[in-house]
Amino acid sequence: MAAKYQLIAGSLREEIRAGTYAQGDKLPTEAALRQKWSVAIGTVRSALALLQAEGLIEPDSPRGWFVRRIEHQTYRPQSDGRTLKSLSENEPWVQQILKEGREPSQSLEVEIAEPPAAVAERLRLKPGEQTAIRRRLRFINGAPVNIADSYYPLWMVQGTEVIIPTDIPEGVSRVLTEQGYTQMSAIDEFEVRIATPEEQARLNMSTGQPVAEHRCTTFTSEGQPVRCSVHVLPGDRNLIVYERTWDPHAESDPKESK
Amino acid sequence: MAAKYQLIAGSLREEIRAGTYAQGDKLPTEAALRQKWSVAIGTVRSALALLQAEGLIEPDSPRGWFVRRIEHQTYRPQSDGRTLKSLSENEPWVQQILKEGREPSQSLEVEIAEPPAAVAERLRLKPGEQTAIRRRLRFINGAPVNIADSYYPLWMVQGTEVIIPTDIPEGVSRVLTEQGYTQMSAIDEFEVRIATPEEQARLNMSTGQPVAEHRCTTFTSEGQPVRCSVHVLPGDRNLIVYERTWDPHAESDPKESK
DNA sequence: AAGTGGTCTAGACCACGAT
DNA sequence: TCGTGGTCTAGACCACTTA
Repeated sequence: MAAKYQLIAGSLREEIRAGTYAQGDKLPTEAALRQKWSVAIGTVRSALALLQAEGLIEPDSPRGWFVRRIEHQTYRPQSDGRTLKSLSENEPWVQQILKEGREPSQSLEVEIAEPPAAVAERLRLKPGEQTAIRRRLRFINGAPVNIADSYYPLWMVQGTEVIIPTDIPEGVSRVLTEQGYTQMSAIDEFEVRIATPEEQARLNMSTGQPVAEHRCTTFTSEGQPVRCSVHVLPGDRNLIVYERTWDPHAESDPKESK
Repeated sequence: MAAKYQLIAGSLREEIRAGTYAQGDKLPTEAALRQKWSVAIGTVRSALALLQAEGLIEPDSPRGWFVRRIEHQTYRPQSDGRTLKSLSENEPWVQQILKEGREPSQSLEVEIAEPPAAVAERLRLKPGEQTAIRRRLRFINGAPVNIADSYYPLWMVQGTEVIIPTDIPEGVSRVLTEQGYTQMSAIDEFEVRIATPEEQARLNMSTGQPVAEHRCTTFTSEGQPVRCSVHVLPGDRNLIVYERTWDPHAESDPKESK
């Protein structure tokens, strides 16, 4: 920890944690830091780059360096189906989170194409089989909050409203049920990684910032995959929340996992 | 995208995606890239720093730059209680994930102290109230995979095995049930962010890499918080998996969320 | 001993936004 | 016009690993 740039970064990090610089505040200019620490400009920039990589600050050239804001929207995979009100009613901090639920706007595009390999695998498609893709980009206050692309086996939705780029009353699930494919179960996967350059552009993120990629695959009671959704959630704008209950009549109690 | 360092980074990124350099492979040396592109060494380093921030490569001085490996362990919050076998039996890719479940080793420390503010809030503690903390660091093949710290209100576990730093047969939950606090429900929260310098050190991560912070709060049927666990999961080593089913007798069907 | 990345210097010119 | 960060140059010495 002897390197100068690390000392500078450590000092700034501490000042940010202590509140000397609050969210959205402007840091001293590079030239000011250079003078204060008597180092070359490159050294100051190494320090700032380190804090940027930690997600603490971001540049807004030519205005300067600023402490990043983080504002979490609640992301509730379970409310895809219904809301679990009973549980959360007890919890003020959950209530508060739920109240934030401003209604987002969104863009929608529909496309028919081969899905990525990960999606094809989950929908159990043969190589070359096509899917209907509904691509949504969700905004709150004009700022993109997440990407949500849903993939359906083409044979399942051919000739239905699903392949028309409009909102569907009561949702796509109603149409799928009418086709005889009622979704009865789902598997959610979350992968945590840095945003790709494409995602950075589409979601207006700064480089090096993390996202959660949420893949949700739904099934009929017979185990037929119906839909695979891929959601990309920027870490600084989303808080993922699940609620669970244990069946009082089950044979085993919840245990501390080993 | 005209900057030289971005062109160099783009070229390397493409080669990595195309498989020219596979996971674990060594990239050309900085000197070699400098010659190939006829730029100053600082420019090459900007390019490498960009790819490092994207999580694609990492330095292993003085050996060189290497394509990062990602190896996901499955992280299943629900198996805290029981396993949901029925659903996954249909899914080969889930089966495969489950099979990977090599038994991890772990370290355990117990401490009695005030919890962080976020935990105190979730356990509904008054300022100054203390908790029993069981800190675990989990390893697979000697490599740390995640941090798992569990907090219990001290009054609830005073005088029990919970405050002794040994593994507890059948888990802490058995003890809590004996004390009259059976956990019946839980709220899971996931926050996605860059690891702090402390976490980087504890989990042997490189700088700028993302983690999921999983906070799990459990409750009795009366809504009394029993435990709050904080898990820190490095993104490149964990894949979070949930399974859900919909009640066939419920009034509403799963819908595409708006 | 040779080669690697880690750190640092001391400049330079540029585009862009605010004034 | 001035100040800002963005990019780039052309070096330097260091610690460390491997041969």
